[in-house]
Amino acid sequence: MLRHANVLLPELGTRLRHLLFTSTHSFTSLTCSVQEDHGVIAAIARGEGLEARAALDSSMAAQRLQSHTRPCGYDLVRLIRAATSRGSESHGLQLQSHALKRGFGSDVFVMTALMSFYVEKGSLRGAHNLFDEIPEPTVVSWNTLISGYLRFGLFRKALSLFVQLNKSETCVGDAFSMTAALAACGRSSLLQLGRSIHSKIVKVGMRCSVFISNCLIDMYGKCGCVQEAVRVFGAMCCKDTISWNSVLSACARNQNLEEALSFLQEMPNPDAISYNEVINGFAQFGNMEDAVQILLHMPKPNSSSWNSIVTGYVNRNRSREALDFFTRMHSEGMEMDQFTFSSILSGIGSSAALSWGIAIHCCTMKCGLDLSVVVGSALVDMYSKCGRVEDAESMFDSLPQRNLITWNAMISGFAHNGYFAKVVHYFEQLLIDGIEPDEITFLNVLSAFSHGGVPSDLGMKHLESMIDDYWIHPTAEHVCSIIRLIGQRGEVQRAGTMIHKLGFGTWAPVWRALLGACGSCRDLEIARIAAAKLIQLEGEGDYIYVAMSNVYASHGKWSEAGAVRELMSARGVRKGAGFSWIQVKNVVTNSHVA
DNA sequence: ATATGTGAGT
Repeated sequence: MLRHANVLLPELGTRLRHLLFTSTHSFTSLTCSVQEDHGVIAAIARGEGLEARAALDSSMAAQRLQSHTRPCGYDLVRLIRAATSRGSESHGLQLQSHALKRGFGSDVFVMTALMSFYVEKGSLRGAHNLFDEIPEPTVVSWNTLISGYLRFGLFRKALSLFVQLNKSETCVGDAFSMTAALAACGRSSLLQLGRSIHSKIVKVGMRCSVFISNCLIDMYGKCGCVQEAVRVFGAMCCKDTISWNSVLSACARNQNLEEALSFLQEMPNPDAISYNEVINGFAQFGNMEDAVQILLHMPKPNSSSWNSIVTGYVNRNRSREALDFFTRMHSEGMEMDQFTFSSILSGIGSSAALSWGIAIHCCTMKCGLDLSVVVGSALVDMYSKCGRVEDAESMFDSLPQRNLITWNAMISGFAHNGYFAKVVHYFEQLLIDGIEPDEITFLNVLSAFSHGGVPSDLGMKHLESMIDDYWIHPTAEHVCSIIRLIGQRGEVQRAGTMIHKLGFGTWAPVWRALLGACGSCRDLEIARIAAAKLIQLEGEGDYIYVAMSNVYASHGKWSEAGAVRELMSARGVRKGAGFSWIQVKNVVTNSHVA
């Protein structure tokens, strides 16, 4: 575009070009440059289309602003939009102060435009501050903020704002608000809220839009409700590719592979995403061989199609085949992107093959991808899984951008390697950075607590905050962690009560954790209860005998301990062999340890 | 004036 302008305007418009093509210029230079010949701008507009037309609009707007006639808010809006789309930060800030000086501080239109400027530069805080100052925000102001939070992964903020919007008397949510809220529900698995939004949509009569239906399908799919997703899909009068892909994804991700396949066959124009969804489903829940067959027979496989296969092998601990596919991908000329590297790195992490990891790290540097958020997070994860927490931390520090996954990888690295003080510190740092923790973050924090000699009430406080402040439903793993923590403090009674209170009475893993906790605090009564519960839930496992025998032994009840051991061998329950991962000359093998 | 919906990562 710059070259074009130079040809068109050899002698005129130097300042104009500066205006159009640089993002560092100030507001002053913009307002001065409106003296330039508008014919010149029009020439560019003819040659370059919309971008130049926007510049023309801005330029005329700037002219009007500068003149002493009464300024019009819409001109400011135009200029702010131009600054937003060019990413010109100083320019936007100057327009803001200009707006305030000229008395537009409570103009909804100008302020809303400024809000999206702040959202665009990633400052949700700034956008929210402006929002708070608007006397009567419109639904657009609300939506700008809600979708801003959504974009940056702050789902809970987005949703609480949405709830607030529905309570307000001055303003009512529209289709934009609904779709944004549905997306936030899906991404944080909040089925109840998602359902209530669905019923609100039906009540207001917004249902038939393709957009909304697609969001509903997606929400239900992400919340694990395939049937409801399929029902919404079936009720749609006109479906687009995204509707098909969403319903396909709902099936495939929830293990309904046959149904996903039949949707794929019925679908009028399946694209790469459609096939990739099915490949993913098979790679996750079905046969890897089927997944590979789909890849080899689909019309135009892309990097993502291959990535799904690599990921599939990695998740099944078939690192050898993952590496084979990884190299095959390269030799067949398929581009390796950030997801390729992150998948293969995660395979390396789980087999603790450090020298492979370093080799791949070098590859990512060659491709210029090592500092991307996705690859960077995978590198942090790989180094900490290979026991190189210091390397992981310096990787973490060197990243220009971090997201929740980066933080989780780092925190979990500290947690697994025994740096409990670091876990707590990084968790606090994450909150200061304005990132919303998810269930994995809390799992790491709780598990660090249970290993790090923290008072059990602090753990409980975090669990409560997770549930009440972040709307995260505790999983069995959270409950296990907190039970270990409470159990170590000798409060197994309290732990038992909590299992029921949180609704995990029929979950074997939590009773197992309780039984384990009884071992360390030597509570015979609760141990008997837990063991009985476990036998009732999942039959007689070797570890129940081992744990009971240990509890008896810790009480000096040697004859009972011996009896349990005897009972164990009499019933033919055998203790499985332990094993560890060892890397020999770059060949990954698992060698059994006696 | 908003720019919402399908894939990949811990």
